[in-house]
Amino acid sequence: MANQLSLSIDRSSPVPLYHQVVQGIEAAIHSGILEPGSRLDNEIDLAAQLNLSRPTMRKAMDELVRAGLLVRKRGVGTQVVASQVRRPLELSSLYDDLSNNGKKPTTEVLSFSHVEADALTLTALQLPAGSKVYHFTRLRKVGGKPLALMENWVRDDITSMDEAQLSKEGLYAILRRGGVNFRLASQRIGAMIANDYQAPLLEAEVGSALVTMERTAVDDTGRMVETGHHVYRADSYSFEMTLVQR
Amino acid sequence: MANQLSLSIDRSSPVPLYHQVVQGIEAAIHSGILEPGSRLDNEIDLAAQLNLSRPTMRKAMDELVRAGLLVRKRGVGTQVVASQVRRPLELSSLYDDLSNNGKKPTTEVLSFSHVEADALTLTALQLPAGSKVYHFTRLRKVGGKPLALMENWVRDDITSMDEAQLSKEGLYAILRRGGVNFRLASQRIGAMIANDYQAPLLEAEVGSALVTMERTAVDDTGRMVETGHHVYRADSYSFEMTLVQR
DNA sequence: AAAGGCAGTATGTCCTATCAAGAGAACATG
DNA sequence: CATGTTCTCTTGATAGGACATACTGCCTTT
Repeated sequence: MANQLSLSIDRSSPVPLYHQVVQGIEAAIHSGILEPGSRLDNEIDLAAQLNLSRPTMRKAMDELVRAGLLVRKRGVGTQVVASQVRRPLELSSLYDDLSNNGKKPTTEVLSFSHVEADALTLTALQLPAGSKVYHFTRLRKVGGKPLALMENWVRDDITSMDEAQLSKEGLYAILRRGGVNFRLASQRIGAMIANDYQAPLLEAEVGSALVTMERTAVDDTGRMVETGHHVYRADSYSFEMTLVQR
Repeated sequence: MANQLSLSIDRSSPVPLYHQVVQGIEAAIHSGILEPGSRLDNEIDLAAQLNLSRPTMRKAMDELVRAGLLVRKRGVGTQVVASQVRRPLELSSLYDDLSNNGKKPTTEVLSFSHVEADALTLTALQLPAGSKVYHFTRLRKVGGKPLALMENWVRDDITSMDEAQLSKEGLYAILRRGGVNFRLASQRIGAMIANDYQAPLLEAEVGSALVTMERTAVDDTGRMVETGHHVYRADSYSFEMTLVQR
C-alpha cells in the first residue's frame, strides 16, 4: 500500500543522515503512524522520497531490522513488526534503569576499601599480581524499600573514587565520567535463597528468593574494568530483555 | 605492527564474501592467530589484500564489532578485543542449548491438551477470543537429573503437534519445521521458591531456589507464536549472556 | 622546555552503479 | 483446467570513489 512517511531530514545537522532516518521511523512506529504489520515503500522509493541514496536508506533499515522493529523479505518488501516489545537489554547500570523510570534510588555504602586484589578478582579482571582494586558493597533502595545488595571490584588505574561519590550516583556514571567507554559485559543471571547476612539488609525473610547477577564489564580498549556480584529481591526485580534473531 | 591475516576467499561460494571474511577473522581470533589487543591493518589495505572492496570489508568488520570481537577507533585503527567472551544471548531453545553442549536432554510430557485459550493467553499471544491453543507442561532432564519444568501455550494455526513429538524433540525444532521463522522474543528472568508442586518433580526441596523465565516469541510476520513459563533448578542452570554497547 | 598548531592516517559517512537471487503473479501451453 | 515457465518487483551483495572527522605525533613557536 505504500505508507509514505514524511520525515524531515536535516542535511546540515551533525547527526548522520541514516541515523536521522532511524529516529524518524522509530518515532513513527512508536507514535502509531506506522502500524504493526503495515508495509513500507520499497527501499528505492523511500530513498528517493527522502532524497537519499539507497545504501544510506538501507543502512537505516538495517539498524531497525536489528532492533527488531522491521522485517525484510527479499522479493516481498519490508514491514513493521513492532509488537510492543521492549528495547533489547542494554549495557546500563541499575541506577540508570531506575532513574530513567522516574524512581529515585538511594544508595547506602556498607563497606569501602582500596586493597590488593585477591586471586579470584585478579583472574576476573585479568590484572597482574599485586594490583590494587576498589572493593565495596552497596545497598540500593527505591522508595525506602531495599532492592539490591551489590558487591563490586573495580580496577583503580582508571579513576579514583570514594564512598561519598558512590552514595550519590551510580558506579557506571562515575566510571563514564572517568573516561571509560563501556563496550561489552558478560553476565550470568541465576537464583539463590536469602542467607542470614542478606535477609536483614534486604528486609526479607531468610529463605526467600533472590535473583543473582554476576557481571564483568569491558571497555573499548579491551580492559576489564569492573566485576560484581549482585543480589536482588525476587519480588521486586527481574531482568527483562528482547532477543533478536539474526 | 600490521597483522596480515591470510584468509582464503572463495568467490564461487554461495556464502557472501563479507560473511566469509567474518568467519575467517572469527576463526583467527578464536584460534589465537589474532591475539587480543593486536591491531589489524587498516580497512583499505585489508580489502586490497583480499581483493575486496572497502564496503565489503567494512560490512564484515561491522559485524565483528557488533559481536564484540573488534573495536574500531577513528583515526587510530581496529584492534581485537576478544576477551574470552561468550556469544551474545541468542534466540534458541533450551533443548538446542543442551544438545549443542553435547548433553542428551530427555523430555517428559506431563500434560497435553488442545483447548480454548484463557484470557491471559489470548492477551499474551494477541489472539481473537475463542481461539484454541496447545497447552502442555514438560519436564526436562539431563543425565537423568531434572533441570527444568516448562509450561507453554502455542497457537494452533501454524502447525499441529502431539505429545509424541514433544517428547522426542524441542518445541522450537517442531515449530521451525512447521515453517516458523523466529524473529524475536521478549523474556523476563527472575527467581522464586520451589513450591509443593514443583519440588518433587524437580527432585528438589520445597523452599529451594528456582530461576524463572517467561518468554513470548514472535515470528517474522509479527505473529506471537508461543508463550511459556519455565522454572529451572538454580543449582543447575543460569542464564549467561554478553551485552554489547551500541 | 612547554604549548600550540599542523599534517598524516584511519575510520565515518555518503554517493553512484550494477548484478544476483528469492517470491509471487501473470501468462502461455499441453 | 492444471501446470510449468517467464516476467517483474524487491531485497541482497559488491564495487569504487569522494569527502568529513577524529586521533596521534611531530614540529614549530614562544
